Amino acid sequence: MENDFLYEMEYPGLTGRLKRLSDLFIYQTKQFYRDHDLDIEPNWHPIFELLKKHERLTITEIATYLHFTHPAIVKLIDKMKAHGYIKSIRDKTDKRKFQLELSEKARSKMPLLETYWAAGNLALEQMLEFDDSLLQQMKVLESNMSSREFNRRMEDNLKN
Amino acid sequence: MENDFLYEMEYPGLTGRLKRLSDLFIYQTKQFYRDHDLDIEPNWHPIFELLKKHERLTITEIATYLHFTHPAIVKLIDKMKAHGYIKSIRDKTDKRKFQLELSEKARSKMPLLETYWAAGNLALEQMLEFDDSLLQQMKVLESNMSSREFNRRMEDNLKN
DNA sequence: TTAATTTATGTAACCAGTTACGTAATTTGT
DNA sequence: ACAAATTACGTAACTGGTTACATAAATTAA
Repeated sequence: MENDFLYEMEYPGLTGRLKRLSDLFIYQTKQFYRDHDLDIEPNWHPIFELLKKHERLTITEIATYLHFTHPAIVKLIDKMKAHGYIKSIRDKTDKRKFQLELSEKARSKMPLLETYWAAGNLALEQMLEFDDSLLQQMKVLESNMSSREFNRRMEDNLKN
Repeated sequence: MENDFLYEMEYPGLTGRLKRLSDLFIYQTKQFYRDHDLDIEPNWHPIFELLKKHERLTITEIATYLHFTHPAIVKLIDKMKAHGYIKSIRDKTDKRKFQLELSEKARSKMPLLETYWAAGNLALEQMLEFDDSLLQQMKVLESNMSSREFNRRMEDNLKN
């Protein structure tokens, strides 16, 4: 973190730092999985959780829950299928849809995977010193950003 | 922000949220530039600032300052050159290097660009309510993450 | 009932970054 | 002085997401 020019900058620095932080989490989580010979990837985790909770979902439903575009989910699910974690059943009443659910392999592996995910959750809480104010502040920022408040404010500020 | 599954998840949710927040900043900044017919991109901003401060730098120096890989900087600089913002002079004493500096066009446009960047900086400060505790907490998280503390803690937690 | 619209999925091309690799120029060690 | 190692840059192929477009199925409206 020494000699890091992004600290010297303000909002464009923050943008880069957010992405970098996200990348660091992904990178170290990947490493963690690799070290323990788990054939899963960090971005599959939300899908596991979603299908655990909802039993069966379509591509579009998953995309909506996770706020990704549907082509992104198509690719993810293809990969999870290739590893045998997803069972996909063509919908009887609407033949455009595929109902996706966790495979037997996925369900039997879940208890093991959950111990790793729990270790990750705890690690994060420890690093944040069990203080959720960062998450709270991010929430404020996120809801401002998602309503294009940032853009509006930039325009306003420019006029002065 | 309603119906957002990433809120229901803990650390893997945070990872996704960080990236999403970063993307929102980039997206709205791009829009802002487009609305004002500025032919620049958000990720050029740090390079402008860097070359303003340091006058002339090489590809590798820029990559080091910004913590990007050098191929990323090659591509960025190529694009900025194509738009006439960068002048590149082969180093006399070390012919592998190119000394990069802001072009005349860049220098004459800087005062204008800075008004837009200032509007952005202020917008961020407003959204954070002039409270830098988010940035402080990110700093803590970043320095923990960059020393692979997260990975170490996950391993420790797993053993219990 | 068919024509028009909408929805669900798939696919191709792109984007901004990465890793891996190649090559030319420089520096180091003997 | 020259062989070996290192450095600076370039390029290709990959990654994980996007937008734009195509197509098949379902729904709505005349």
